[in-house]
Amino acid sequence: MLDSKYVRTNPEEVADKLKKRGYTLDIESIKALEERRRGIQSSTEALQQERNARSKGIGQAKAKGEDIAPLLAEVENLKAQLTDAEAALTEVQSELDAVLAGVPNIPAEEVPDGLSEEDNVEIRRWGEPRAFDFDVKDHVEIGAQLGGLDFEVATKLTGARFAVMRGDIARLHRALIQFMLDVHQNEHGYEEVYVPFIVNKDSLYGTGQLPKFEEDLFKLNDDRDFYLIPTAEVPVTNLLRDEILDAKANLPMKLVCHTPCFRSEAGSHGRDTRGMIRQHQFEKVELVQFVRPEQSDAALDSLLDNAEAILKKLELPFRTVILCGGDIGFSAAKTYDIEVWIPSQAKYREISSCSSFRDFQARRMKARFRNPETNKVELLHTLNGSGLAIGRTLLAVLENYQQADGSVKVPTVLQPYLGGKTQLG
RNA sequence: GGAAGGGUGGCAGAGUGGUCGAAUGCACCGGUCUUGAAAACCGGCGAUGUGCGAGCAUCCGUGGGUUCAAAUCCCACCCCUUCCGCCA
Repeated sequence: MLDSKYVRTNPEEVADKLKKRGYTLDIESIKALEERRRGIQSSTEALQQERNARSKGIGQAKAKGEDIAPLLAEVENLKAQLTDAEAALTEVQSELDAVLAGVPNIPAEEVPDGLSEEDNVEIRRWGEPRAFDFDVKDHVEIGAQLGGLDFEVATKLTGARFAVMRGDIARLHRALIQFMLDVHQNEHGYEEVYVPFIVNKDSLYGTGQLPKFEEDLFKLNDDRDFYLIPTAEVPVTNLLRDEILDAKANLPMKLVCHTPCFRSEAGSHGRDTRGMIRQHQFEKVELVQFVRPEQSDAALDSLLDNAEAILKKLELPFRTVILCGGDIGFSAAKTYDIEVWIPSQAKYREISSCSSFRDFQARRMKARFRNPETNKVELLHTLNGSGLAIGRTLLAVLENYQQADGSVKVPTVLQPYLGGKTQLG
């Protein structure tokens, strides 16, 4: 959420900055609501002040043993007025909150203009896509040939967009998870955390999935309003919801977390229907950082480095793009996508998305710290990024490491996790 | 699932319906002392909203209710602890 004071004192400026996203801020309705709020709030507070003063007077009179009956008569209709005023205030405030809760984050200065994926700007490439001297297969074919990657049986078990892995492929999948967790802990200074895969509405509101994007989520049939997590970002970031870290807290706080992710993919019908690019359930190793505001730009760069490091170690070619205004997510101020080379598509495809949310999520969550210099409470900045999406990494390994005979070499760094195996099949 | 107790400031922990936004301790910030640090002592120190500001308002798990007045009384819900039962 944006700072409401900033939005209502500079609505034109905010609207202008949001244009980069292709978002139109309804300045007029915000101004009108704000004006109503101001009036109702001040009259309500005046009534409250009077009630408080009178009540105090009654208490004092009573303590002195005076007759309070006339005083009671004076306040008779105050109560009804207050009830009405408070109800009106609650209503206008929740209307205003609802409007503000639906306004996306302001893109960072350096975010390029543009309204779609086409306008994202490549900032670097690493590695050289391999030249194959045979016809490349896609991971579905490779998996079928090796045995152990089965989409059809998953359809029987559940439906479309699920996979079953067995044997070496299941083990390779698990190896990727262990490998990434180890690297981020041992080399990048993240602390591992394990969290619930089911969260409540408050958590989803905190990170910005609710109220606007409910259709992307799997909701449990349970009267407690529980949802399956779409990413570890939700539980991990919400660890600090409603918290004030004390002055000596050691920031930045860097956490790494492996979870499954569940996405309804509503609105993606027909897209990436083959293989494991786009599944309802996939594993992901997520990096989350909580930092002091002045550190957040540097933190995003380092988080991006940490994610790229995994691809470098796996020797998978990739490119990194900065998303344009029209393509960044609702809560993000700035996002880099890392795209890995997919031989069967002869394209780079997203494998990680690293974002800075600045204080947008922190404000929704009330995630704060006490600044030791000023001794004042300030909002933290939050960041996160995939480090990496496991299903897509598995896919990339299978395709990039495939051999003419249908076998697949095991990347050097993963061999220890596979009992020393150097190839599958 | 049954029984009992409890949710109060960054933490711990008081609080007969009426100057209680809340004692006290710890932590934190400033200072005195000290070569320096520690200790000791003195002072300060909740959050949010609103206003230039003095201030005013709101907040004691959440939501309702009673009352002129609620941290305090009533109801519902959530969560925690202990005991019993069940259980991976």
